[in-house]
Amino acid sequence: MPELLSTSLATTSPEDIVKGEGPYQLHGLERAVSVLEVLSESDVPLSLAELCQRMSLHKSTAHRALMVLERSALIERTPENRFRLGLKLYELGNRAVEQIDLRARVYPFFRRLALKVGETVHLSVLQKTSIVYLEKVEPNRRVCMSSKTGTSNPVYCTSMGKAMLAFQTPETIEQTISKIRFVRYTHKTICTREKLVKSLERVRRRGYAIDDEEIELGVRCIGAPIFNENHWPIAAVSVSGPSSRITAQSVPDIAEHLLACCREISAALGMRARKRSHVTSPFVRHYGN
Amino acid sequence: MPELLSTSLATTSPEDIVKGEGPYQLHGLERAVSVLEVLSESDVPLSLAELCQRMSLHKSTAHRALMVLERSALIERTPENRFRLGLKLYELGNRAVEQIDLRARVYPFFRRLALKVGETVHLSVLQKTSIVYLEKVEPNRRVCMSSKTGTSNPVYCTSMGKAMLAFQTPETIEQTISKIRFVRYTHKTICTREKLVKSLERVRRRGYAIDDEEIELGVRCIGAPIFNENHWPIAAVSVSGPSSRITAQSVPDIAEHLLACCREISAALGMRARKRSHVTSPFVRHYGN
DNA sequence: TCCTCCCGTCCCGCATGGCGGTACAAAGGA
DNA sequence: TCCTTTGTACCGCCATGCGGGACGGGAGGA
Repeated sequence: MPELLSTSLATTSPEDIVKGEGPYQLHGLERAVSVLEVLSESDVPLSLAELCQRMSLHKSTAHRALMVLERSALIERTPENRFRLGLKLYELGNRAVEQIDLRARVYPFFRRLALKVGETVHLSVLQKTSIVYLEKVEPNRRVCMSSKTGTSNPVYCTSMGKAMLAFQTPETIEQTISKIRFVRYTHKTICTREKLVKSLERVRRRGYAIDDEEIELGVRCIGAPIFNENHWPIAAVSVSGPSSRITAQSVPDIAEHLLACCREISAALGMRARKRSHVTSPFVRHYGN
Repeated sequence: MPELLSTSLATTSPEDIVKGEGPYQLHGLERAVSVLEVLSESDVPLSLAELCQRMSLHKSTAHRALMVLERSALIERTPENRFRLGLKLYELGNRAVEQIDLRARVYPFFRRLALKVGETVHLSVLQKTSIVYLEKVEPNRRVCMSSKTGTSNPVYCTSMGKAMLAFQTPETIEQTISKIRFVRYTHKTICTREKLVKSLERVRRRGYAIDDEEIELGVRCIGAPIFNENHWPIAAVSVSGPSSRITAQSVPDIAEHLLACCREISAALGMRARKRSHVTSPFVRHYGN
């Protein structure tokens, strides 16, 4: 039985970061982030020389950046002087999702949905032109976490991506789409701006999005957004499964469950518009003190 | 029933990063890392002004840094112009542990140990003067992942920290200890360099370390290191439980199981000394392509 | 409604940080 | 053994990014 998850493709989407864009520039920092990305894409630790080559950097520049990054524990070096991502990133990353704290709040609804529809359910948020997976529940397993949460996929070929994008403001949609670099994953992948815009219209009409084998053949997903009170799509939930089970006939039924779940979640999050400076953000959980 | 985990205390240890140390300086980058840390420590998103205040930075400097960090998705801003950690960190962080890939390899042994001793078992690695939790198994639950993995604790008051530290080279030990800033968590916390050194000697003699309510009253832990072939302690495993169950009588028995487990793991990792450039590091799992 | 305060954004000139050329050391292969 | 390759260290010059400050807009208060 094949892995039925759209997460099984791409991991990082470096196109999210457009270097040199915007008036504010800090070359050192941007270079450092690039280093992190290059290291992230590599499956083996890289030496100074290899990094220089891949990034076309001068030795001393790269060396300096590496030393600082290492001091900050954002990268670490192996005994043979190669570099890989550091565990401080793990710490910071976990802190990041704790701060958002969608996972814990959403989980109960989530689990119920997975049992009801009998398919894998995902939670994700939008990040530039990608979606980042926060949670996954499989109906048959007891275990909640998958090793693949934390990865990302492009916005234009996932149901959750389209679901979130569709309900942004027109300007935001415009901006986001203009940054997308379309890549064809299957023959069904949406590869032009026009088709994507059309697709988003359909999403708005229906209230949910479909990924019809657009990122992986044999996998269909149905995704719907979670809104905060200002009707801002802050996250999305999807149901994914093999095309044999998620068919034209079954979609409306599944979508109904999905939409009900998303409405419940949106309501449960009960987000009030924040008022003044020291009010705790409803996104943020207090913990630890 | 109280939370019996030493992970329930401190999260980030900012003392790990000693600013301005070392000859290589990239102020912009170091400032950026500090921003990430300040954001990490805050439970609510911070405004530009608040950040300036906490870091005693000038408005424009902080503003510039924030813009670049936001472009890189290392931070994100809320609709009300406050900043929090970005999900790119989550992505990178997950990638970091995937690259180390200790978790997956260690898990089976791990699980067995938890069942045998009937207590919570942790896996962690050393990072400067902290340990970072990678995995946790509780004997009674089916679920493997805890929400608290990814957090860290000081090296000097955890069994795993002492276990890993004790088997470093004398110079490394010296260096690490010199960077520690001792904080008293309980009346049993080791708070001086001398006591720590003594404690480490005992660890070396016994092969395992004990945290005797040094970070939280009522909690005892026994920790032992995992070695690679060069006898380098790359990680540690611990058994933790209430002081009522982990007593002077039961410690040797538990420690025996623990040490056996660690030996198994060390052997199973089967790390050969790497030889040349393009050999895949045994630490690193190939995946995705 | 106006005024006031505060906060985020933007601009600009100066000096300093950090770029990159280079030299050196160390390790490994031939 | 030499020679290549890779990491570390130093240094002078120039562009970069720092910080002062101006501007605009939003939120309260009177």
